[in-house]
Amino acid sequence: MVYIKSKGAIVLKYWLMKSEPMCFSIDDLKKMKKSPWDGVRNYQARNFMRDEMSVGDRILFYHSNAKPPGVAGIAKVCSKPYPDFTAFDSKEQHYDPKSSKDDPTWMMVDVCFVEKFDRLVSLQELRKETKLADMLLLKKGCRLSVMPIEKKHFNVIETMGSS
DNA sequence: GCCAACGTTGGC
DNA sequence: GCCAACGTTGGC
Repeated sequence: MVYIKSKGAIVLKYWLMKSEPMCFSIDDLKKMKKSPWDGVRNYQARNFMRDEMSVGDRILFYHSNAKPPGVAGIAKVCSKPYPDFTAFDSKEQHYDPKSSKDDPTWMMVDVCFVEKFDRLVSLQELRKETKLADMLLLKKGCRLSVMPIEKKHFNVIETMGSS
């Protein structure tokens, strides 16, 4: 993906990020207002955060491994990428001895709460919506926890979540 | 709890 | 570089 510049301003990009609500939910983010998105240990997902996110980008907050799974609300990127410090701590669940402070393997951004949807937009509903048919999330076997999403798809889902 | 679909690791 | 074994994700 490439930064799209218009009159010198970086145009906002759109993302979908998965979290298990048992660990970290949209309600947790609402309470905290801002949180590091730590624990991502997949290179492709890391690369999106490290190389392609800009402050202000919009995020669909997806609840995975939930009953039902689906999009719960909206967040935004509110920091530049920086090292995921949880990788340095052997007591952390996502500790990774390969990653060092001098040469960090894992990078993350902070995310800020924007809104919780009036209602959860379930994966089942997303699959039924023909406008979303070519979404990356709905592709077979897509396990990416951080992925880009098209603006038009973002808007469709936002509409589904309000009312 | 099951299991398909991945991603990673490590022997060769 | 190949690929089998293993670990993880995440829907169901």
